[in-house]
Amino acid sequence: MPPKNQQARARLLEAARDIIRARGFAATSVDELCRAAGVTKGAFFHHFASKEALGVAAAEYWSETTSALFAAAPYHAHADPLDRFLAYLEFRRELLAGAVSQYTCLVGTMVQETHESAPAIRDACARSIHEHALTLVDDIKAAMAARRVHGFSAESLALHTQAVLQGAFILAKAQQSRDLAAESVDHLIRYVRLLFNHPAAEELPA
Amino acid sequence: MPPKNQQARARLLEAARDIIRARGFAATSVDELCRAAGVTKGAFFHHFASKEALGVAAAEYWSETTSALFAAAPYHAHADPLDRFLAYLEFRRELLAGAVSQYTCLVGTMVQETHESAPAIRDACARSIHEHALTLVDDIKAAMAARRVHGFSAESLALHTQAVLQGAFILAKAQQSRDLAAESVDHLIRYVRLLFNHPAAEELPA
DNA sequence: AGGACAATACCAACCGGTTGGTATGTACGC
DNA sequence: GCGTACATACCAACCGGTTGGTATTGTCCT
Repeated sequence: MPPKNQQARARLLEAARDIIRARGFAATSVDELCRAAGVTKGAFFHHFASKEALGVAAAEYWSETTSALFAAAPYHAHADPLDRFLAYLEFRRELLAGAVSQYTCLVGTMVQETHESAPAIRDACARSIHEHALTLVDDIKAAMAARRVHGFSAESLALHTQAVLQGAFILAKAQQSRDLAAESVDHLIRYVRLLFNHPAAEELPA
Repeated sequence: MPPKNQQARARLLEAARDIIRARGFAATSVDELCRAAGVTKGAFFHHFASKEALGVAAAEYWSETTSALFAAAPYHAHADPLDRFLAYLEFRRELLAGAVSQYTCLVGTMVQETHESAPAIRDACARSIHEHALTLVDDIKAAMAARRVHGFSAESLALHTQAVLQGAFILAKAQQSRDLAAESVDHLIRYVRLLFNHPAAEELPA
């Protein structure tokens, strides 16, 4: 038997991440979560005051784990800010691998369902997206200054990259394939190259 | 031979469009739908074999009503294919008005929740998105030929516009405002202008 | 034209199972 | 011996779906 002490909360959070991404928040029952995590309902409501509280905690857990993933990613190695930004986007495209519900975004899925009915979850999801976008802003600002690009804010471009990714996930779910999602990220990369007059702008694969 | 006087069916479809956009598919109960439509459960299951069948019908109803809206929209008046495409995108940005759940996309919302659990709904949503994107392909193809643009397919750019819009809706839901969504569409318009060397590419507002 | 009658459109009451949530208990480290 | 971490048993409300009906409509026959 797996170690039981202290682990119920973590196992529930992991189960929530996997099951909610596959089936959505409303369609995921507390019983199902408990079954998948191998704990009882008593344990669930010991750690989370309600299903909504679990949703908030799942969004925060998502923020922590994904920000660790991106912090450790290799794209930070580039010296030039624009190269870092482009390498980030290519990293995002490479992340589109395996089953659809393995590479899609928990908070993007949850916020669609809860934006009107569960403000606490919605705000936690909004924070997660916003904070991740913020990690791109310094590099975009530096690239804009270095290449004298203007006409929009660095924040809006950072958020636009997240919009493209979220939209790409919807396309991937609709047609059960990463192909369209990857092509959408390619368009985003082409946009950034055109915007900053990046030399490789004309060399993208079809 | 379509049966006449199907008030209940039409009212249920309209209720489904409004409520599912606000709360999601799984969180919308059959009882709630019936209450909103002013019909009984018997009427519901007379017209739809199951809740899943209602979901499929709602996606098809969405396709019909939105394709009528876009067919009648003024952007078709432009003589140049690229101008038509750009006017379409500006039309989409203008559509971002009123409450969040009034301008977001039913099928984009539904496919997120049902892509694994209800293949029939997922496929109906995928068809809806794909068919709408298809209405843009001829103009994009003509614009690409006229301006000798290559390196990607017209289909992939058409689908990319839908990805950006779907992602913009997620941003709008997360922050309960159209602002970020509109800015994301602005980035998309700027991308298309850069791609086709459109004269106004440098004149976009911040 | 009008009566027979069947199909359609809709309704109220109900069903078994599941839902999120609770009350109460226990095992155990500090 | 007390707080934390769980487990068991249970609940009322609600879930999607079914029942057995009635009112309205369309169609065929004469």
